[in-house]
Amino acid sequence: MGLTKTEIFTEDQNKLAQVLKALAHPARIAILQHIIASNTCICGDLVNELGLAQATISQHLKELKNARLIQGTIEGVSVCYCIHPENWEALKHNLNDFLSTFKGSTQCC
Amino acid sequence: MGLTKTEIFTEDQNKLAQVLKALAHPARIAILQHIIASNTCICGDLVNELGLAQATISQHLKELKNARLIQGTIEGVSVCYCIHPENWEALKHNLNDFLSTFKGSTQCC
DNA sequence: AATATCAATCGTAATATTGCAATATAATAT
DNA sequence: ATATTATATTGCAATATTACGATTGATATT
Repeated sequence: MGLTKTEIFTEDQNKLAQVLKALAHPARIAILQHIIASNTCICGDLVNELGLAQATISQHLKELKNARLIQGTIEGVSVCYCIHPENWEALKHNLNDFLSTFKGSTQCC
Repeated sequence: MGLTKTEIFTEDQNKLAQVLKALAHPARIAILQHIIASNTCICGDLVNELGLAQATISQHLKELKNARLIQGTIEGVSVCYCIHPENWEALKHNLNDFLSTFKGSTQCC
């Protein structure tokens, strides 16, 4: 198979998993950190910073865009990326809600 | 290729990506939610709850164990799973630190 | 107009993931 | 001892992901 059975899970579970999948790669974490660190939009110097080919970076950026974690606007010949503020906040809250449902009080196992 | 170039990233980036990968599947999110909801340890009623085969659940549990998000102890004939409290807290803090480095103030793009 | 530059896309190879049936293993019960 | 129950492992097929060279498309620059 190799195909996730999305139909047996809730929409929330599927959505959270999808965003986390976009985050779950060191290159994409590095890209996001880089975008955040240079607090203005970052144009495509990512290829120089990370040790990956231009095609690969472009692909990772696409996935981050699909997950709506970043947005890009064309700036002349290059493209300008930045965090999607609303969706970033939403993820932060969703994740915190999920992780906070566990109250580590009861001793078990 | 198909092989992540871990050597060009920091250890923190690789580790965070790895834990997120373990979280990034709806079945594993559902499993974690189920373990958390029944605040005692949960034994293998997961197979009945989710609509996945026993082998598949077992595999997902293994990945969550590898990521050290859960721990299991043998309880007679069955196994008892629960959240790994320290690592869960650690993930919560790591993720929050990462997500909070973005201060959504400056308008861009 | 010709050329340079930047980023997206296509095509491809290598590897990873997902899911399950079948089988194996381990502990208890009879 | 043997059967039963619960979980793990193996092996496999289908699909997804990662990475990159080559190409394409779009905008500047000359």
